[in-house]
Amino acid sequence: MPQLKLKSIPRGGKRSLTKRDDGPVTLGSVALAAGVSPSTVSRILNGTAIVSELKKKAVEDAIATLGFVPNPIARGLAGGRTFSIGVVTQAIDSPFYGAALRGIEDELDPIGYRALFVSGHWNAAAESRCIDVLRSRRVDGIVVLTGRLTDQALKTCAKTVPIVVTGRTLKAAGLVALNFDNFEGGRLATQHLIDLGHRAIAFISGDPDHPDAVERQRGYRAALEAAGLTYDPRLVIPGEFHEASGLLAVDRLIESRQRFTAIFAANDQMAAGAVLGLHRRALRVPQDVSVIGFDDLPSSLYSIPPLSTIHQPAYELGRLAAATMVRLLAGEKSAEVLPGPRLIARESSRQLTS
Amino acid sequence: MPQLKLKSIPRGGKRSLTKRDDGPVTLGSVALAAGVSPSTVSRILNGTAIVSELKKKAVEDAIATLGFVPNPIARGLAGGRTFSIGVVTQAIDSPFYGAALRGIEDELDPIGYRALFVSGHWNAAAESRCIDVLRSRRVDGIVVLTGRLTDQALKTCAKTVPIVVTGRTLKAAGLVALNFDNFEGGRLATQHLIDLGHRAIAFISGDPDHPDAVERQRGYRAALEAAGLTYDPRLVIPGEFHEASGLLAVDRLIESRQRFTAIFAANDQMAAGAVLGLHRRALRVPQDVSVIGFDDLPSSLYSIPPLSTIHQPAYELGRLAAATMVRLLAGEKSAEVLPGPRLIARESSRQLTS
DNA sequence: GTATAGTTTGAAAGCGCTTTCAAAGACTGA
DNA sequence: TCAGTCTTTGAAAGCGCTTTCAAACTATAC
Repeated sequence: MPQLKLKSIPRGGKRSLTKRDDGPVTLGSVALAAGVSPSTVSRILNGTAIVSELKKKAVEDAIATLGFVPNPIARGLAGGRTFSIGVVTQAIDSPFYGAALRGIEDELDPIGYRALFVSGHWNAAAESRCIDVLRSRRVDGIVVLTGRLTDQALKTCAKTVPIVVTGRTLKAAGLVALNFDNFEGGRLATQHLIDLGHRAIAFISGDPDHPDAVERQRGYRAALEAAGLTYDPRLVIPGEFHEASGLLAVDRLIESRQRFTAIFAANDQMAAGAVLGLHRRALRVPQDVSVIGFDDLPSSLYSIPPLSTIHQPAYELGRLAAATMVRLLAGEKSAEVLPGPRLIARESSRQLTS
Repeated sequence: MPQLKLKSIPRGGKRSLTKRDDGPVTLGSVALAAGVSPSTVSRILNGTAIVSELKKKAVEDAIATLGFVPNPIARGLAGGRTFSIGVVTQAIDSPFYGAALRGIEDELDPIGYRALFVSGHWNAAAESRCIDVLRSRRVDGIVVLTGRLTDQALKTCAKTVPIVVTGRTLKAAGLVALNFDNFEGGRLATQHLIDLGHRAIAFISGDPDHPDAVERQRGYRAALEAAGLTYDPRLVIPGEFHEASGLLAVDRLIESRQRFTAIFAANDQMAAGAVLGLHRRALRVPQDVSVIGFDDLPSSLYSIPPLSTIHQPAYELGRLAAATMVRLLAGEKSAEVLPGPRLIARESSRQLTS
């Protein structure tokens, strides 16, 4: 029957010896091969309109045989969507956020999105620049892992690009915050030590500019008070979330001659430093001092002794943040909730015997 | 008169009070403001041609007052350069490669390039897909951190996009390899143990598919033989570069009833696992067994005891790889060379006393 | 003063895709 | 059968920039 439209299909198949470029396969060549217009191909690709089964089939075949892959750059320019989402992390090599990044990547990869990681270095100005960079790259959305940006800055930003932020609780249009219960985590850690009979529990705090740090400290204090123990500021040593500061904190603690039988460090890295500090003073963990950390870094399972800690689901946090972003982009609302803090009692804490 | 082509130029100039969008400031608006053509602006931006000082000044002023920032997406489409370079890493959250990623980021950031990280998961097929993804994103170049791709695959790939690869020694057009001397590192570690009087030195190897692993093992063997010690395969336990395998290796070693006074683990993570394994068997490090690792992870400085190891300049490696890539893109040749292996003797190894 | 060789500059054609707009068909109901 | 209503489809206009090509000048030389 009338085989209309026998448009001269460029034989893509048995490409002859002529060195004619197979040149990048573009949407245009697919259209040509399938005997439809570029618009139709685009519509099928994006599902932006309904297309007859017949043409759909033809186009899909053409795509398959030509091995066409849409050019994200062109899509970005024309459509405004780049299928990439920006991630503002604080340090690309942070052991804690590393897991979150992997979670993000794992979630995004299968659906064809890419993550563009940039580091804010715990510095509001840098984070701000990061966001500008990401915006200039036309990312479809931005995930901010904690950071120092003010809530207000974030909200303003969310007006122009969807944002998912961790470590906050604010709410706004185009913005969803995912918060881990650091307070409860801090409480749990302290309670664990109290349950083991400890009464003099030192706390190595994190950077006070860091909301997580203050929450964890609040938890520490709450647990103490709930147990009828008085909160003693002299047992609280400021740290900076890295090993060196944990080590230093122990030195200061010991030099201050405060009596203590246990230490709660606001993260595992400081706990590691603290354990080393104790070791240097010939104090054994847990025989002489119990130590508990926070985060449950992968390496904490293999430290000497394996560190008791509060598990923070960094990987899941990443996945959840990414999934939430995707849902945001799709216009779906969702109030996903993170698993709560979980105590992981290992060998760095033990019953007080004395 | 035949008023040909008096295209209605959208008056962008004196935008009145009407809330007409100032819309994204584009190269076009800069041109308009400066009273020159878009081509001229582009030329100034890219330095692709010489432009009179007068216009240059006008354009620069316009750029400044309008706060114009070129759109990388459009640049990518039009010019073929996206100012982003792809990085195939193996695991975004690897403690070792993390430092390298930061190095890459630090090097690229100031010159306006972005890194697009994708994970290959130590799997040639996945790496191959990563490269496709990066190519479809039109990255200007690709940095491959070690990985499992065959040299041939890499060479082929380098024909279409500049590549910098670490952990190899091959050479080809558009491809430069940066290699760290793992052999010498392995030798150094082993020699250190020998110097301390150890004769029975076990080796926990890495994944044999991993070139670094076999080089380190070669170094181990070479040092042994140079010292007149016989290489005993029973003292070589296969590992997989993670803590758990180090732990397991120690178990196997002890159960095999082989006598040994020192362990050289092919990376710090396995060394950490090994130390824990020894600890579990009540063997003290370094009193009973000396242990040395490889990589010098940041956390190794704070392990108990602080781990002796071979320093690998991961951060510098990242910077160098990025710098090399930038130079490659600029058409400059350069044979940068990485600092050599360096022994870091800490507290996990000591003189054999017996 | 004209011809010749350089320079600087702008117009216009894309890059590969999306999206608007209107034309072409396919149905309805009268 | 014909106007009226939907639906499917293609033409064409961009998205913001780069780059080619040729026009318009400016210098230099005869």
